[in-house]
Amino acid sequence: MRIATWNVNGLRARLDFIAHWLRSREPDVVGLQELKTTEDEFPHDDFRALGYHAVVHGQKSWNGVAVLSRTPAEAETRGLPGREDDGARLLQVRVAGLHFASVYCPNGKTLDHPDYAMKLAWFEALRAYLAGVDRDAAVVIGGDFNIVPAPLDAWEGEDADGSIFCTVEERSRYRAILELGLTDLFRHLYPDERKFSWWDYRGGAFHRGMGLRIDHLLGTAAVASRVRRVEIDREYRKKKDGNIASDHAPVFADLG
DNA sequence: ATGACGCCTTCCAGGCGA
Repeated sequence: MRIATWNVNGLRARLDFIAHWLRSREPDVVGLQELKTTEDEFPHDDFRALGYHAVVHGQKSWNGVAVLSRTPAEAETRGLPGREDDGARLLQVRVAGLHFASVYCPNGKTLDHPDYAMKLAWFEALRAYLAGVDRDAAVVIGGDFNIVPAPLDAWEGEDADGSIFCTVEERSRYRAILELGLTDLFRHLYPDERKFSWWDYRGGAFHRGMGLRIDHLLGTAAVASRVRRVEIDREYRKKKDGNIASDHAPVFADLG
């Protein structure tokens, strides 16, 4: 079974590109983020034609998360409890024997911006929510965390320490989530690999290797024990058939 | 120091992303 996460940066503008990826990689379950669309505007028919069901927690213009799946999924949670006003950023479904959540964590903007305090509080609420999931079950949290776990995950390495995405406050909150019994599937399989999932559109950042690893697939032990391969799909950070890519690459994992 | 690119929006300059 292939599971994935992808911040698509605008679902309607990315539809042809997403279809290309689905046909090529054939994932079974996909968490999408940054739909920038409402559920009413979500192109369910296009995904059905591609062989996917979709559960959507959308919002006009900003945020928005969804889960695509080959087999029908049942919504379990829409919105992070207590933090619904911070945007449509969490959707958990029951699908293919998994509890699968798609999360779009707040960006924070800058350390002195009100959104940074909101980001920290949001992560504390995410930890409280995840503390309630059954850690003996097969649980996957996939999404854009907007946190660089360690210097290895930033193109600037330790020079990025203390800047947004790389502060002690952010990293300690991310770590607190892992300490609930969740494993970063990519880092679990590849302890020393330096691969990124996001590159700025500007200044040729992608081709200059100036990226960050901020999109993560986390799994409980029941999932981590099954993982055979994790790919950060940088082929799909490139233009495809003239269509523009998201600034995030898809991340997928194969479970045995 | 700034802007760079691309998406969004009561349609177009400005907000936002990371």
